[in-house]
Amino acid sequence: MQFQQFLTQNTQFSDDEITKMLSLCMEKEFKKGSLLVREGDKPLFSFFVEKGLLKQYTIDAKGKEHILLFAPENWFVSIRESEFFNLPSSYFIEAIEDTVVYLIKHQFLFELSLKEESFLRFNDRLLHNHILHLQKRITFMQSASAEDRYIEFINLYPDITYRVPQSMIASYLGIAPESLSRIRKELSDKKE
Amino acid sequence: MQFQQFLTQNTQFSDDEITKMLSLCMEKEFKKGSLLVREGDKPLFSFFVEKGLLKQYTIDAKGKEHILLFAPENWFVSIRESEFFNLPSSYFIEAIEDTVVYLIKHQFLFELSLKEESFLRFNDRLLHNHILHLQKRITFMQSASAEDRYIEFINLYPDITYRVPQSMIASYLGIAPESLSRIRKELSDKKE
DNA sequence: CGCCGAGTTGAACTGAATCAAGAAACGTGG
DNA sequence: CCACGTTTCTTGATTCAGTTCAACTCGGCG
Repeated sequence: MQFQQFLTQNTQFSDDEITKMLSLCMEKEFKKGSLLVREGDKPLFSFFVEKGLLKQYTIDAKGKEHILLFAPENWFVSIRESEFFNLPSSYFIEAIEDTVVYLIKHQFLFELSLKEESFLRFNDRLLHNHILHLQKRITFMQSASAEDRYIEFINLYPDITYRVPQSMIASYLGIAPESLSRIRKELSDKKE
Repeated sequence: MQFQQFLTQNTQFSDDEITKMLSLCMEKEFKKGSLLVREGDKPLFSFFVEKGLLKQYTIDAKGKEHILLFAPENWFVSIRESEFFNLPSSYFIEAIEDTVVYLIKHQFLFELSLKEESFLRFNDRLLHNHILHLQKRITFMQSASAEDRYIEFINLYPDITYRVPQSMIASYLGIAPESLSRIRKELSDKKE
């Protein structure tokens, strides 16, 4: 029921209208480790995470995984190249925990924006916020050491830090798992 | 007159309507080296580059410059944290060449979206495209060597490559200018 | 002509990657 | 609830890409 709550809080729609909208979406559960989207797919839906945790990632030529995004509760994940440009996904989306998502047809948010100014504004904010977030991450990768990036990560996502294996955080930060292990050791040594 | 052309191509508005819109914007010229936005400012406008070249960048604690974006002709640049969240800019925007821009009030694009569905769709596409672009850059910084990132840069922006000093490309890529110099040397050695 | 900023080159250094081996933690089935 | 196998994390030794600092070259511009 979280998506309902989310819409109630962020739009002016009546409860009836929201119920009608939700009937157009579908709830679905994915077991830990299962794939929601594979590279090359053209998914028809975006996802709103009700419960659980997803990761969006690519696999490079050497077979290494690079995590672009963790999506915990109340996050949207979508494959924008498919949604807007009808291109095959360059990403995988996988459930890190047992996860319940709402499947949202791509048209859905767009049509909402047309009908309702407040939603257009809200949706715009989401997008801009997302861009800000990506920009910060780029600047950080340009300028900060692996240690600083890790510290930043814990501050931004204290919750995710202990929900995912350490090696995934390393992948998100763009460093080797062994390096992260050493960084953590140094940090705990400093405290004592 | 490029902004006019840009609107003609990307919306269904009549020439009259476009002329009316443009009268709400202002054209302005900035000399090479001058600042359009400073860190801490809350700019009232976004920019559409008619002619010339801008860079958007931050300066870190050690005084080092990190370039987030080059904006040549037909690009938009905006400080999203000010536009949407009324926060002071964390970026500078500076003219790398003598540059002519259209100043666009923040409300402008938003109101266009309300009035005209095709523009909403177009604007959405711009935003999503931008996000895709930032995502690719992040993945690339996670996985690719300095050399590979440079090669990618030349392919993506052959034009910009020879319009800006080499040290700025290094800053964009997140590497030291000396390193870029060496990379270029290696690449030209390989060719022979 | 001489200066000045941009680029190059060299040598030493360092943060992080890699490879390899072992320790801990985890969960799954008996 | 224990035992086993798997996955995750740690640790060490080595290598390497990229940084730093400093000196030098080059091309343009006043």
